[in-house]
Amino acid sequence: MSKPKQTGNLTMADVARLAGVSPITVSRALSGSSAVRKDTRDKIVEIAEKAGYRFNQAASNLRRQRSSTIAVVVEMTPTSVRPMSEPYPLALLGGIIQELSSANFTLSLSTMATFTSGPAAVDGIILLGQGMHNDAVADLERLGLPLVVWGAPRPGSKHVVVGSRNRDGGALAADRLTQLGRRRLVFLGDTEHAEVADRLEGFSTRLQENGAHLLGMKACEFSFVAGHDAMQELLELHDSQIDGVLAANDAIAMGAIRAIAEAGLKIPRDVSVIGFDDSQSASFFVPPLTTIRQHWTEGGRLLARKALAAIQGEHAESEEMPVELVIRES
Amino acid sequence: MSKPKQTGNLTMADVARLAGVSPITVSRALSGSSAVRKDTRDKIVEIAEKAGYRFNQAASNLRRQRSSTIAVVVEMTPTSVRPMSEPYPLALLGGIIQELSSANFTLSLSTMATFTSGPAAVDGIILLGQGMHNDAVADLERLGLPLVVWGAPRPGSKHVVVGSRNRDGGALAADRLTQLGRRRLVFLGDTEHAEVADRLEGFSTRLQENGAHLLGMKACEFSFVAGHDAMQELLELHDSQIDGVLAANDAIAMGAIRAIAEAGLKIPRDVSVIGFDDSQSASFFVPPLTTIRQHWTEGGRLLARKALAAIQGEHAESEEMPVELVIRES
DNA sequence: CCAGAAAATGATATCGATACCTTGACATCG
DNA sequence: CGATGTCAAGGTATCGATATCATTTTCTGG
Repeated sequence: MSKPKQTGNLTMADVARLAGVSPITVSRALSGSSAVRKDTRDKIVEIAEKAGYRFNQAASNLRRQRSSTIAVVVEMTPTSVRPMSEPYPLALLGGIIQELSSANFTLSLSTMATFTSGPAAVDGIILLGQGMHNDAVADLERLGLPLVVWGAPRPGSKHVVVGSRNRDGGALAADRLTQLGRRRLVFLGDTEHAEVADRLEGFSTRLQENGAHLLGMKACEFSFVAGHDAMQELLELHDSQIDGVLAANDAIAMGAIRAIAEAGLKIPRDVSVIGFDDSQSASFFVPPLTTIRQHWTEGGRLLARKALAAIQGEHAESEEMPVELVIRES
Repeated sequence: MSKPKQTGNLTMADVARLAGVSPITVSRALSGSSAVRKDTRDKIVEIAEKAGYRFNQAASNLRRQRSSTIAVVVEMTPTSVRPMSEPYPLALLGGIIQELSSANFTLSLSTMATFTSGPAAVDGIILLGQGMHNDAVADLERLGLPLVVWGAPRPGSKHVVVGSRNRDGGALAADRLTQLGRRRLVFLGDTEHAEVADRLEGFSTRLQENGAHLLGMKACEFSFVAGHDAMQELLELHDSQIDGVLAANDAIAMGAIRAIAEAGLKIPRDVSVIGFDDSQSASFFVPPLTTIRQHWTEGGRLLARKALAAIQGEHAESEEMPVELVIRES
């Protein structure tokens, strides 16, 4: 209101004049360089503050040939039928923001479509979801920027991958189900997704070790409806012999539970169902869903740290995060 | 692999040399200016492409004194107890991205904390959630940038607000509940949130018009547990006389339903419950939740369009989006 | 008290696109 | 046929921070 809109902002040169030093000293002082004596530094910082100096990121970017920005690319184009919210939760983004922010980096959010149509100037890329067949990854790798992917490590890929121990998740589910005495099990999820493939692999391997049997599986999308329909098919196919289910995520699991109930079976009396993710709604679904929890925020942090390291030219290794079995009543 | 990493990229000057024109002509040609003859323009574009020229956004930003970037600030700091995912869904972000991308703008995502600690250079701000007491808004307004807020319009605020017709939502719920014969109603939600306050206002006003009565209300957070506990209190307080509930969002509504069931009452026989948002889990909750749907993606689009307009110096008006009653079984 | 090392500061050029102001070429008109 | 107008294109300066190398000041020990 009363404050006049500044036509042109102060530059470091202006601050330098005010402080009686050279512009470069201002630059060093404001970036906290130890090459400037502490008292000079403090004086400059104070003067800059008082004068209302505002750092010009664009000029810095140009000179340093860096944008201090990381693109976070979400694999899917958001549409009404497949909102951007699935399957990666905002918590992952939250973790990334935390870490980038403390490194003074900025997060530029885009979808695969918007990013490849006009790749913004960024120093590195974090891809959430490697997609089917790794095609998204291939497109991004071509850009020659540091690339960190949330997903499942695949032999022969050059980029860094961070993800949950999906095999462990599958194995935990297998252990739980077999401990409950379940022996005729099925899996719901689309193994074109590398993460899902790993979950299945861990699941079926451990089942065999435990003397149980994977009756079958059915590919399906990450949704309640898809889970419901897939389960229905499997129930018919196997004449309701199924006594345990692992789903690739919680929505699928809930859909499956619905289908099982509709078939006249009781959960958990007749069939046990385990989901994946521990999403918000898992705990208050009826029945409360037993599921494999992923540590999203921590995963986001890790993604960001790896990306930053790669940008600094440091070597970054792929890494897998532990998962946890959350036992509820399904 | 076989492609050598370019040490320095080509500049417009390089392209100009190749094309036998001046740098400024290249600039104009590549930005599609009509001041360049079509054949020259095409030739330049082709040469640039062939030579592998890459536009330098930082230089452009510096010269034009604009970043072509909009900050999307989410109100709350993500923590483990309050993940960033609530209450604003990714669909809102998806809509924003779509619109920004087609205007060649970039989306810089941050939380209130990270943004105010190091405000990136942006041309405008979209704030998701005006927070309690509008304090977040006040902080951002101080920056003097175009500001568009998702929330509820408040008299006397200078910035543009886009949001759902929350009063209509409340009224729709009131109509539905009274049509069902409900007369003793309560509201669950924290009216410190302007949007929630509007929902309550629309609700109670319409109730009176319909000859029903707002028995009471209880402030609570946007979570299942909070909704459960709040409902429990209200049930005790009103000696289970309540026959209808409007909740400020779906999670609260589900918590309330749980509490009602625990009190030995049947839904929808004894009590009707309506949620808000039509979140993913609303449709497959048991019972499937009747709720007020918000059009998130469209809202995101609108937010972005308003912000872009404001940046162009055009006048932008606040606007409210229609909501819809989704009738299910609660 | 001074040589020499170390620390602090400065002058200058530069990153690459583009705004501003011209200039040149050609057409149109009285 | 000269004058005026229109369109296409170019020269130059500039946005503001900072790398590089040079220089001055401060400190240390003998």
